[in-house]
Amino acid sequence: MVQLIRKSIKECPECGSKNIYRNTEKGETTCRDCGLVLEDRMVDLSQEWRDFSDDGSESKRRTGAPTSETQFDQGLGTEVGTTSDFYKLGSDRERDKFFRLRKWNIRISTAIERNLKVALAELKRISSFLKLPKSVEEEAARIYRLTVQKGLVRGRSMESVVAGALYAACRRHEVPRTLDEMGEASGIEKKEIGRTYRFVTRELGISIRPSNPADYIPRFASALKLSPEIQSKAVKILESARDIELTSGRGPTGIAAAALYVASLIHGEKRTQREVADVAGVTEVTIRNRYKELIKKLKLTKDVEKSKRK
DNA sequence: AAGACGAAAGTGGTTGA
DNA sequence: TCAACAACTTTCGTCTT
Repeated sequence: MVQLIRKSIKECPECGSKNIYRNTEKGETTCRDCGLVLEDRMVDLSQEWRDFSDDGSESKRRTGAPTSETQFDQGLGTEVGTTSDFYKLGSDRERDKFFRLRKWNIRISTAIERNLKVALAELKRISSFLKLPKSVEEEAARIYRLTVQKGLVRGRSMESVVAGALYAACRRHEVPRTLDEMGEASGIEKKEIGRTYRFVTRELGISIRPSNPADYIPRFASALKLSPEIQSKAVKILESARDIELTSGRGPTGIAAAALYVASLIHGEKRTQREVADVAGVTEVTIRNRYKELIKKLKLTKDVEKSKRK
C-alpha cells in the first residue's frame, strides 16, 4: 500500500528549476540547482521491519505490530480477568488474591497508558519541530514504549527519554540531528539527552552504526545556502577522507563542517568558519583542525590556493 | 575591523588495567 | 573503579586581509 499524502512539488519556488531531487529515505526534497530544501516532511513509504538486536547475542528481539506506534494503546494491553471470572474461584484467599492482582494490574497499566499518552504527545511535538519523517517518529515511539515497559524510565525524566528515543531513531534512520538541535527542540540539556540515549540503546540492545558525516551535508549546506555543486564536492571530499581513515574517531559533524568549508572555498562561495561552525554546532577550532587535516592529507592545498587568487 | 590561526587549559566520555 | 587518553571546547593573543 503506497500513498503520498502530499502533492508533489514540480518546481522550485526559489529559482523555478524543475530539477527536483527527492530522497524518500531521509524525507528530504531538494532543488538540485539552488540547493533549497523544499519539503522535508514526506511520508516514508518503506516499512521498518528490522528488529532491534543486530548483534544476535541476546534474544531481545521483538517486532512491533504493523499498527501505528504513536497510538498510546495498540489494543495489546493486558487484563486480569473480569468480575465474571470471580465466581469461578473457590476460597476466600483466592478471591483476595484475584482482587489484588486485578487492582494492581489496572493501576499499573493505566499508569503506563497515561505516561505514554503524555510522552507521545511530546514526541510528536518535538518531531514536528524538527520536521522529522513519520518513520522516524514511529521508530522513536517504539523505542520509548520498550523503554517504559522495561521500567528503564525510573530516575529519568520522561522528556529526556523521549528526546533520547528520538535521537536514537534519527540515527538509525540515518537522518541525524545533532544533540544540540535535539536539545533545542526538547528543552533538555544535550548531555542529558546523550546520557539517556546511550543508556536506552545499551539496555535495549539497539545497535547503531556511527553516523556518516555525509548525512549532515544536505542540511548544513541548505542552512548555509550553498549550491548543490558544493554539496557534491563536499561529499566527494568526505569519501576520500574516509578512504584514508581520516574520519574514524572524530566527531562526524566536525568533519562534515570542515568538508563543507573546504568545498565552499574551492568553489569561490566562501563562508566564514564562524558561519559553518554555527550551523554544524561545533566551534571554529574544530573546523580548523579538521580543515588542516583535510587539505594536508588530501593534497587540496593547491586547489584552495588557486581559487583564492581569483 | 573582521576573519583566520594556533596555543593552552578545561570538560566529559571512553578505555583498559 | 580509577587513571590515562583522545576529541572537543573555551579563551585569548597574534597575524592576515
